[in-house]
Amino acid sequence: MCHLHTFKDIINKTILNSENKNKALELNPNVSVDCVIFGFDFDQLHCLLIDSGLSKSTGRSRLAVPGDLIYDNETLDEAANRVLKELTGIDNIYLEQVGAFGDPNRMGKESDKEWLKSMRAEPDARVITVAYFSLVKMNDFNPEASSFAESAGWAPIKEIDELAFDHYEILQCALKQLKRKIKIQPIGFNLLPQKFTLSQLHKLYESILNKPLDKRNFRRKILNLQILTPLNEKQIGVPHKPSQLFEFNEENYQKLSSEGFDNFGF
Amino acid sequence: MCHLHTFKDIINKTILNSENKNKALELNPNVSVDCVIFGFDFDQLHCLLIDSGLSKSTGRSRLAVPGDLIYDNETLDEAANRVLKELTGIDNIYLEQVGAFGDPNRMGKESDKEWLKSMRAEPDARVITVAYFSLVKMNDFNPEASSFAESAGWAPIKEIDELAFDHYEILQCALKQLKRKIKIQPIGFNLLPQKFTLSQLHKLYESILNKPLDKRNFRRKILNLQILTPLNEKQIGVPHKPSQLFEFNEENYQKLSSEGFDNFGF
DNA sequence: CCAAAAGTGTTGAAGTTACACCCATGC
DNA sequence: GCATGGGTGTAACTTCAACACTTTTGG
Repeated sequence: MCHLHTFKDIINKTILNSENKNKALELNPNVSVDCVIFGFDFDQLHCLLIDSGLSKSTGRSRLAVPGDLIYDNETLDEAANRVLKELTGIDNIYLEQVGAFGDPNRMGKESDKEWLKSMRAEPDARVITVAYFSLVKMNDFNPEASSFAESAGWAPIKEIDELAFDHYEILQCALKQLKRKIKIQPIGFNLLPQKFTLSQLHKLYESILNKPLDKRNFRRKILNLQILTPLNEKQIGVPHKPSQLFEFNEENYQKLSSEGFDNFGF
Repeated sequence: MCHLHTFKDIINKTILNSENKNKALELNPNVSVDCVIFGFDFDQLHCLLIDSGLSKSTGRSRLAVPGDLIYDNETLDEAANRVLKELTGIDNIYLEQVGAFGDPNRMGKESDKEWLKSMRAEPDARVITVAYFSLVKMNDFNPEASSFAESAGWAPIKEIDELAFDHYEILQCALKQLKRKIKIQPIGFNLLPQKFTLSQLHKLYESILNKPLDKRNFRRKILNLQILTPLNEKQIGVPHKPSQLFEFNEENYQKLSSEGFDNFGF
């Protein structure tokens, strides 16, 4: 799995951040946001997780989805964007709300309580969290090179089987929503670099939908939508026939979606 | 439109309700649930609204979707069910979360503030609301005959153009989700009596999707799903050829959905 | 007998699936 | 020259949309 070893409290970091110092008193103790951040390495779908360090009670490491309590003067979307910006340094990340999770016992595990005590002013408060999923170009955030080198990392979705709090459930809901959405809107482009090949896009769809898709049919469907612009460029340095590169054509997509398109038909 | 005249504070009613007296101190000031309740009268889709009475500042009546702050020891789903039960007296209503709405200014209109002051212990608290939509058989709740005779009523969806707080936006989101969902799961049966005709179901789909559907194609598709049981009964007393009555067949539906059906294809 | 809604089949068009071989490159 | 992934077309099948007339009842 990914390399996540020691614990850094990104929430404290936030509060101490000078820009936010005047907001610190307005943290709402009852509402948080959690962001499931997806990334794609041309092979598998990944999720960005943070590490709480070893739990004293279980001796095991607790991984979680990044999140924070909200400030009373920001919207939920703003709070989610803030969490993303603080962790990855990236603005304008694709973001979509998944829903609210509010089981009173969602933070009830012993190892979770330890963690909460170390990072929350009111660790016993009832917290409802609003979950988001976001899509980032994986190269835009390399945890190894950031200040979160040891507390955040990309984990392949398939290898995640347990998370802190109710985050495993949240991840599954986010994944379900991504699967649904990818079929009716070309949001997958947010996971790829600006220039990409049809094979990369193909693989991305297979990874998200978790099933093989026929190569020729996939290409035909995507190209028929006319939302890809072929570039006068090919892959270089690959040990096989170099592939045509494409760009996502936002203009055509806007035209298409205003005409009422809503289905890729996979 | 529907008949909604005077104001009754269903929230106060809740707090004073003996069963809940011991919970009253645990009302969470920052999180509420709001329920968009849909009903169908065989002609149009309706929504159950409550009336705040006339606003002093605008002189206009403010209609809203029913809702309440949550208790710290209940889940969000439980809170939504509580609101539904208190208003309609019905248990086991079909319920689905729409999402969280948390703009800090969502309760900012003057006329809304008046109302809040009359019903909330902390009228100025930042409140995030979790919206739900629910489907009820319209005959199961007749506001005229209930204790909410004058403060709650069914309004045709098409005639609603303004609501208190951000409830109009919430209604539109709920409606969008209902449209999406009705195409892939037969939840429409929750809006009809146990015995119904294909024409009624047809009209229901047209009302929700807000477009005409071909009669023959509709019947074929629905019948092909084999989730309807034809009864040995017909309509009586109608001034035209009486229609065959059907029941929803839950057993077949379960079988079908476990086999992975997910599309009505409208 | 008239008005009103129920009920019923076919056809052409569109879309979907399944499938196999040659091509360009680096080594 | 060989291994690797890139790129291409067609035929069978399924699904969908469009469309008009006869039937049964109450009044």
